[in-house]
Amino acid sequence: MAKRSYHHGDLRRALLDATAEAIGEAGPAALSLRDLARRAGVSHAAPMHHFGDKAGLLTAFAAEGFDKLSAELSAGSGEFLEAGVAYVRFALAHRAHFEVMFSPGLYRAEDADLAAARQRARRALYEGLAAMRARPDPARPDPARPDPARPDPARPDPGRTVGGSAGEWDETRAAGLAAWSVAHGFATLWLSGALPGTSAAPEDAARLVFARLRDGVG
Amino acid sequence: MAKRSYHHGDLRRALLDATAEAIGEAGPAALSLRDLARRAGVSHAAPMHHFGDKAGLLTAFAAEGFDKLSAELSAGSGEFLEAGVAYVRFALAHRAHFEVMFSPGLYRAEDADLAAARQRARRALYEGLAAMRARPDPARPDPARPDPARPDPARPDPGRTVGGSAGEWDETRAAGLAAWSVAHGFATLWLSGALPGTSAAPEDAARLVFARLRDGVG
DNA sequence: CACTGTATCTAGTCGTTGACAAGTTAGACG
DNA sequence: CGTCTAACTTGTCAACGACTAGATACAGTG
Repeated sequence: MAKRSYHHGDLRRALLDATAEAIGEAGPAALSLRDLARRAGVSHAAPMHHFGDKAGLLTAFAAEGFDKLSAELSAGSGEFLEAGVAYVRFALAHRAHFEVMFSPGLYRAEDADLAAARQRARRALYEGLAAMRARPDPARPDPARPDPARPDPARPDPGRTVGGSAGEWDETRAAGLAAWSVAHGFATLWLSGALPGTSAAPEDAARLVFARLRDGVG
Repeated sequence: MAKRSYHHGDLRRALLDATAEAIGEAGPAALSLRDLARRAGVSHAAPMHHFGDKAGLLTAFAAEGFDKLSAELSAGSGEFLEAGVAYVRFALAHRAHFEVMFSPGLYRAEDADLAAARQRARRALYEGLAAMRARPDPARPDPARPDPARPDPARPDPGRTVGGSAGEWDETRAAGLAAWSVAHGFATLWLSGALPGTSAAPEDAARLVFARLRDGVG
């Protein structure tokens, strides 16, 4: 606590917080361990004791991000559209974490703690996405099916395997991946400033985009 | 051409090529101007003459990427699903360009040449995506509409404005953004290695994912 | 309280990098 | 042939990541 003492108290925590702050100001590329040390008021080599090297710091930072994401997804309603919005909200609110999490070149992707955190986040994510098939939005009328006897070839039954590898590319999985792709793509494009002239609130825009995925654009 | 002469011949081109190579090996974060100079066989300060600084090099590199993307999108069939696949194919085939293009912190986003190239790419992209409404895939049976008199409230007519700002968030735009988000998100997730155990070919997987968007997942 | 072990942090150093300044060379043009 | 200019080199500096060795504070143990 007391910054003047030889021991910082919780330097590890302070460095992770400083990391988020520094990345938020100038992006991950401009991140400097020595700058973090200055922010925390310690010597330039202090960070290395806790994280080994820069990649170690970012590995811990990414793991923290995956845990934050898990928490925010689990706190949601579990409804499909809201799960996607929560994903986008996380990316915007924790931009620094989000950017590092999906830049594996910056950290050690094979780290055990990180892999576990990522696994937890993926589980939480797919729980929210699985809801899109099991329980459709009750406010939305059931889409008319053409004919049960002659099913639409473009919409096979869930569970039907499409790809070559057995069981890998069933329709549920493809739908989940599509949902994740929309959420991730929208968040990434928004963060990168690639969307021109979008003055609307990102969450509202995201909701419209997710509705397109739910109902189809064809 | 002759590497032994004082003048390189086309150092600018050689440096851009070396940039793609270096980023392909170790990622954008590890890129070093001095390493590029070594690859091109010139002195360590030679690159700065052509690009000013590191951001200048990456600005030119990103602009080159947007032009490549425009070319590949324009060469496609113009059909919705194939446009998305082309986008993914570009991201995987020109990974270095793609990563830099959507990391605005690495270059000068306000550069005039770059902005023009990005604009061209966006135009080419939206041309491919606009096809999804104008001419649906002829191989796909028309989806049954519930009742023309009582239209599905979740699928308003194209052109209807949803957001607050007038004309900004009509349905066509939302659908285009959804398509771009899917393509971009899928490519990004694939490149970041976030998709576990996907041994299938990325283009085939992308096709399945785009089909989910076209038909809806609800 | 004194002793000791250990985690935490400091201080110093090395090779590398991005950026800048000043000088040198090659090629074009009159 | 002379001059001008773009292209490139050499030299330098501060900052960075990484490493080493040493100093300091804290927790037990007796």
